[in-house]
Amino acid sequence: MHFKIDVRLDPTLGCGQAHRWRKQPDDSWQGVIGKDVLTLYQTPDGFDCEGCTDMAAVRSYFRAEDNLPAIIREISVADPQIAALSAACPGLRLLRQPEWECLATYVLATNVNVKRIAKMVESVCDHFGTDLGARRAFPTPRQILDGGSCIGECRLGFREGRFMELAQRIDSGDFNIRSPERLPYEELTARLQDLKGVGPKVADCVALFGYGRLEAFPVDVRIADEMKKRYGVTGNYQKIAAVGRERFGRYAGYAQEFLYHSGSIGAQ
DNA sequence: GGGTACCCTCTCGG
DNA sequence: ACCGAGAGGGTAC
Repeated sequence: MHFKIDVRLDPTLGCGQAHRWRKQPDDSWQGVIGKDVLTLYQTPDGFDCEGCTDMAAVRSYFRAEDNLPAIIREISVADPQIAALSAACPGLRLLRQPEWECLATYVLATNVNVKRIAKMVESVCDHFGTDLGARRAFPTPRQILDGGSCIGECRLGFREGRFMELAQRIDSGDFNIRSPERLPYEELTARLQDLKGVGPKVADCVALFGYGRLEAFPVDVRIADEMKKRYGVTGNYQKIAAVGRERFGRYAGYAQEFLYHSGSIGAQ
Protein backbone atom coordinates (compact mmCIF):
# COMPACT_ATOMS: atom_id res chain seq x y z
CA MET A 1 0.00 0.00 0.00
CA HIS A 2 1.33 3.40 -0.95
CA PHE A 3 1.07 6.57 1.14
CA LYS A 4 1.53 9.96 -0.43
CA ILE A 5 2.75 11.99 2.54
CA ASP A 6 5.45 14.64 2.73
CA VAL A 7 7.72 12.74 5.10
CA ARG A 8 11.25 11.40 5.49
CA LEU A 9 11.16 8.23 7.55
CA ASP A 10 14.71 8.45 8.94
CA PRO A 11 14.38 11.66 10.95
CA THR A 12 10.68 11.09 11.73
CA LEU A 13 10.96 7.54 13.07
CA GLY A 14 14.54 7.75 14.27
CA CYS A 15 14.48 11.02 16.22
CA GLY A 16 13.22 9.43 19.42
CA GLN A 17 9.64 10.73 19.55
CA ALA A 18 8.35 7.15 19.20
CA HIS A 19 10.25 4.16 20.51
CA ARG A 20 9.08 1.08 18.65
CA TRP A 21 10.53 1.64 15.19
CA ARG A 22 13.54 -0.35 14.06
CA LYS A 23 15.59 0.35 11.00
CA GLN A 24 16.21 -2.82 9.01
CA PRO A 25 19.39 -3.71 7.11
CA ASP A 26 17.62 -2.84 3.83
CA ASP A 27 16.84 0.66 5.22
CA SER A 28 13.14 -0.07 5.69
CA TRP A 29 11.49 0.68 9.05
CA GLN A 30 9.55 -1.91 11.05
CA GLY A 31 7.12 -0.91 13.75
CA VAL A 32 3.67 -1.48 15.19
CA ILE A 33 0.61 0.68 14.76
CA GLY A 34 -2.41 -0.72 16.56
CA LYS A 35 -2.60 -4.40 15.60
CA ASP A 36 -0.53 -4.15 12.46
CA VAL A 37 3.16 -4.94 12.20
CA LEU A 38 4.27 -2.58 9.46
CA THR A 39 7.29 -2.35 7.22
CA LEU A 40 7.79 1.03 5.61
CA TYR A 41 9.88 1.79 2.54
CA GLN A 42 10.80 5.37 1.72
CA THR A 43 9.73 6.65 -1.71
CA PRO A 44 10.22 10.12 -3.23
CA ASP A 45 6.65 11.16 -2.48
CA GLY A 46 5.97 9.20 0.70
CA PHE A 47 6.35 5.54 1.54
CA ASP A 48 5.20 2.07 0.64
CA CYS A 49 3.76 0.06 3.49
CA GLU A 50 3.59 -3.71 3.99
CA GLY A 51 1.22 -5.22 6.54
CA CYS A 52 -1.27 -2.39 6.65
CA THR A 53 -4.96 -3.22 7.22
CA ASP A 54 -6.02 0.25 8.32
CA MET A 55 -5.02 3.04 6.01
CA ALA A 56 -6.74 5.71 8.06
CA ALA A 57 -4.82 4.66 11.17
CA VAL A 58 -1.50 5.08 9.39
CA ARG A 59 -2.46 8.45 7.97
CA SER A 60 -3.53 9.57 11.42
CA TYR A 61 -0.31 8.28 12.99
CA PHE A 62 1.74 10.34 10.54
CA ARG A 63 -0.50 13.39 11.01
CA ALA A 64 -1.08 13.48 7.27
CA GLU A 65 -3.36 16.46 7.77
CA ASP A 66 -0.42 18.63 8.87
CA ASN A 67 0.70 20.94 6.06
CA LEU A 68 4.42 20.66 6.71
CA PRO A 69 5.63 23.48 4.43
CA ALA A 70 3.07 25.86 5.91
CA ILE A 71 4.03 24.91 9.46
CA ILE A 72 7.73 25.31 8.74
CA ARG A 73 7.07 28.65 7.09
CA GLU A 74 5.24 29.84 10.17
CA ILE A 75 7.89 28.84 12.72
CA SER A 76 10.71 30.01 10.44
CA VAL A 77 9.48 33.46 9.51
CA ALA A 78 10.54 35.10 12.75
CA ASP A 79 13.44 32.82 13.55
CA PRO A 80 16.44 32.33 11.22
CA GLN A 81 17.80 29.48 13.33
CA ILE A 82 14.67 27.40 13.00
CA ALA A 83 14.57 28.30 9.32
CA ALA A 84 18.06 26.87 8.86
CA LEU A 85 17.44 23.79 10.97
CA SER A 86 14.17 22.90 9.26
CA ALA A 87 15.74 23.41 5.85
CA ALA A 88 18.56 21.07 6.86
CA CYS A 89 16.09 18.40 7.96
CA PRO A 90 13.29 18.12 5.41
CA GLY A 91 10.45 15.69 6.00
CA LEU A 92 10.65 15.57 9.78
CA ARG A 93 7.06 15.20 10.96
CA LEU A 94 5.49 14.93 14.37
CA LEU A 95 3.60 11.70 14.98
CA ARG A 96 0.23 11.12 16.65
CA GLN A 97 0.79 8.23 19.02
CA PRO A 98 -1.96 6.38 20.88
CA GLU A 99 -2.54 8.21 24.15
CA TRP A 100 -2.07 5.26 26.50
CA GLU A 101 1.02 3.99 24.72
CA CYS A 102 2.54 7.46 24.68
CA LEU A 103 1.83 8.07 28.36
CA ALA A 104 3.12 4.68 29.46
CA THR A 105 6.33 4.87 27.44
CA TYR A 106 7.22 8.38 28.57
CA VAL A 107 6.74 7.40 32.20
CA LEU A 108 9.58 4.98 31.51
CA ALA A 109 11.68 7.68 29.87
CA THR A 110 13.19 9.21 32.99
CA ASN A 111 16.90 9.32 33.79
CA VAL A 112 17.86 6.86 31.06
CA ASN A 113 19.29 7.23 27.58
CA VAL A 114 17.09 6.86 24.53
CA LYS A 115 18.53 3.48 23.68
CA ARG A 116 17.41 1.97 26.95
CA ILE A 117 13.96 3.55 26.72
CA ALA A 118 13.37 1.54 23.57
CA LYS A 119 14.66 -1.56 25.31
CA MET A 120 12.31 -1.18 28.25
CA VAL A 121 9.36 -0.47 25.96
CA GLU A 122 10.08 -3.51 23.82
CA SER A 123 10.52 -5.66 26.92
CA VAL A 124 7.12 -4.57 28.22
CA CYS A 125 5.57 -5.42 24.84
CA ASP A 126 7.30 -8.80 24.69
CA HIS A 127 6.11 -9.73 28.17
CA PHE A 128 2.51 -8.52 28.07
CA GLY A 129 1.48 -7.51 24.55
CA THR A 130 -0.68 -9.44 22.10
CA ASP A 131 1.37 -11.57 19.73
CA LEU A 132 1.18 -10.10 16.23
CA GLY A 133 3.76 -12.35 14.61
CA ALA A 134 7.06 -10.57 14.08
CA ARG A 135 6.33 -8.17 16.96
CA ARG A 136 3.87 -7.72 19.80
CA ALA A 137 1.33 -4.98 20.36
CA PHE A 138 1.80 -2.43 23.11
CA PRO A 139 -0.04 -4.01 26.06
CA THR A 140 -3.27 -2.71 27.50
CA PRO A 141 -3.35 -1.75 31.19
CA ARG A 142 -5.33 -4.94 31.82
CA GLN A 143 -2.71 -7.12 30.14
CA ILE A 144 0.01 -5.53 32.26
CA LEU A 145 -1.94 -6.09 35.47
CA ASP A 146 -2.76 -9.71 34.53
CA GLY A 147 0.92 -10.46 33.94
CA GLY A 148 2.14 -8.21 36.70
CA SER A 149 3.99 -10.95 38.57
CA CYS A 150 6.76 -10.98 35.97
CA ILE A 151 7.15 -7.22 35.71
CA GLY A 152 10.54 -7.56 37.36
CA GLU A 153 11.86 -9.26 34.25
CA CYS A 154 11.35 -6.03 32.32
CA ARG A 155 14.13 -4.38 34.38
CA LEU A 156 12.32 -1.07 34.75
CA GLY A 157 14.17 -0.21 37.94
CA PHE A 158 12.60 2.51 40.07
CA ARG A 159 10.07 3.12 37.26
CA GLU A 160 8.41 -0.24 37.91
CA GLY A 161 6.17 0.98 40.72
CA ARG A 162 5.11 4.05 38.76
CA PHE A 163 4.40 1.94 35.69
CA MET A 164 2.23 -0.55 37.56
CA GLU A 165 0.35 2.19 39.42
CA LEU A 166 -0.31 3.89 36.11
CA ALA A 167 -1.72 0.69 34.61
CA GLN A 168 -3.87 0.28 37.73
CA ARG A 169 -5.27 3.79 37.64
CA ILE A 170 -6.10 3.61 33.93
CA ASP A 171 -7.57 0.11 34.12
CA SER A 172 -9.76 0.91 37.11
CA GLY A 173 -11.14 3.99 35.41
CA ASP A 174 -9.76 6.16 38.20
CA PHE A 175 -8.01 8.09 35.44
CA ASN A 176 -9.86 8.08 32.11
CA ILE A 177 -7.23 8.35 29.42
CA ARG A 178 -9.70 10.00 27.04
CA SER A 179 -11.29 12.49 29.40
CA PRO A 180 -8.57 15.16 29.01
CA GLU A 181 -8.86 15.14 25.21
CA ARG A 182 -10.77 18.39 25.05
CA LEU A 183 -9.02 20.22 27.87
CA PRO A 184 -6.94 23.25 26.98
CA TYR A 185 -3.18 22.77 27.07
CA GLU A 186 -2.58 24.15 30.57
CA GLU A 187 -5.31 22.04 32.14
CA LEU A 188 -4.28 18.93 30.22
CA THR A 189 -0.68 19.04 31.43
CA ALA A 190 -1.80 19.81 34.98
CA ARG A 191 -4.18 16.85 34.90
CA LEU A 192 -1.47 14.52 33.59
CA GLN A 193 0.84 15.57 36.40
CA ASP A 194 -1.60 14.13 38.91
CA LEU A 195 -0.15 10.78 37.85
CA LYS A 196 2.89 9.45 39.66
CA GLY A 197 5.91 9.50 37.37
CA VAL A 198 4.52 12.37 35.31
CA GLY A 199 6.24 15.70 35.85
CA PRO A 200 6.25 18.77 33.58
CA LYS A 201 8.51 17.27 30.92
CA VAL A 202 6.66 13.97 30.54
CA ALA A 203 3.35 15.83 30.60
CA ASP A 204 4.51 18.03 27.72
CA CYS A 205 5.70 15.02 25.72
CA VAL A 206 2.36 13.27 26.19
CA ALA A 207 0.47 16.47 25.35
CA LEU A 208 2.51 16.84 22.16
CA PHE A 209 2.98 13.28 20.91
CA GLY A 210 -0.18 11.72 22.34
CA TYR A 211 -2.82 14.42 22.56
CA GLY A 212 -1.64 16.36 19.52
CA ARG A 213 -1.07 19.67 21.32
CA LEU A 214 1.37 21.12 18.83
CA GLU A 215 1.90 24.17 21.03
CA ALA A 216 3.61 22.04 23.70
CA PHE A 217 7.35 22.59 24.02
CA PRO A 218 8.93 19.76 26.05
CA VAL A 219 12.27 20.71 27.58
CA ASP A 220 14.76 17.92 28.18
CA VAL A 221 18.46 18.38 28.89
CA ARG A 222 19.17 18.64 25.18
CA ILE A 223 16.56 21.31 24.51
CA ALA A 224 17.66 23.21 27.60
CA ASP A 225 21.19 23.16 26.20
CA GLU A 226 20.07 24.34 22.77
CA MET A 227 17.91 27.12 24.23
CA LYS A 228 20.87 28.36 26.23
CA LYS A 229 23.35 28.18 23.36
CA ARG A 230 21.09 29.63 20.69
CA TYR A 231 18.94 32.11 22.58
CA GLY A 232 20.65 32.62 25.91
CA VAL A 233 17.58 31.27 27.69
CA THR A 234 18.17 29.70 31.08
CA GLY A 235 16.11 29.01 34.17
CA ASN A 236 13.81 26.34 35.51
CA TYR A 237 11.52 24.14 33.44
CA GLN A 238 8.52 26.44 33.41
CA LYS A 239 10.61 29.37 32.28
CA ILE A 240 12.29 27.67 29.33
CA ALA A 241 9.11 25.91 28.19
CA ALA A 242 7.16 29.17 28.35
CA VAL A 243 9.78 30.95 26.26
CA GLY A 244 9.56 28.16 23.66
CA ARG A 245 5.78 28.36 23.48
CA GLU A 246 5.78 32.14 23.25
CA ARG A 247 8.56 32.34 20.70
CA PHE A 248 7.30 29.62 18.35
CA GLY A 249 3.57 29.83 18.94
CA ARG A 250 0.98 27.21 18.02
CA TYR A 251 3.56 24.98 16.32
CA ALA A 252 6.20 25.18 19.06
CA GLY A 253 6.28 21.38 19.16
CA TYR A 254 7.61 21.28 15.61
CA ALA A 255 10.27 23.85 16.48
CA GLN A 256 11.22 21.69 19.44
CA GLU A 257 11.71 18.68 17.17
CA PHE A 258 14.03 20.58 14.87
CA LEU A 259 16.04 21.86 17.84
CA TYR A 260 16.23 18.38 19.31
CA HIS A 261 17.30 16.88 16.00
CA SER A 262 19.98 19.53 15.56
CA GLY A 263 21.60 18.27 18.74
CA SER A 264 21.91 14.77 17.31
CA ILE A 265 23.81 15.92 14.25
CA GLY A 266 25.85 18.56 16.09
CA ALA A 267 24.77 21.14 13.54
CA GLN A 268 25.07 24.90 13.46
C1' DG B 1 12.26 26.77 44.77
C1' DG B 2 16.64 24.20 44.94
C1' DG B 3 19.24 19.98 46.04
C1' DT B 4 19.50 14.68 45.89
C1' DA B 5 18.72 9.87 45.51
C1' DC B 6 17.09 6.78 42.34
C1' DC B 7 17.16 1.02 39.46
C1' DC B 8 19.65 -0.39 35.93
C1' DT B 9 22.50 -0.62 31.72
C1' DC B 10 25.91 0.80 28.71
C1' DT B 11 30.06 3.29 27.85
C1' DC B 12 34.54 4.84 28.65
C1' DG B 13 39.15 5.45 30.86
C1' DG B 14 42.55 3.25 33.63
C1' DA C 1 41.03 -7.58 29.03
C1' DC C 2 38.58 -6.43 33.12
C1' DC C 3 36.72 -3.29 36.45
C1' DG C 4 34.95 0.94 38.57
C1' DA C 5 33.11 5.34 37.77
C1' DG C 6 29.93 8.19 35.22
C1' DA C 7 26.05 9.32 32.65
C1' DG C 8 21.58 8.73 30.94
C1' DG C 9 14.21 12.39 27.12
C1' DG C 10 13.31 13.45 35.01
C1' DT C 11 10.60 12.90 39.10
C1' DA C 12 9.53 12.50 43.99
C1' DC C 13 10.62 13.86 48.35
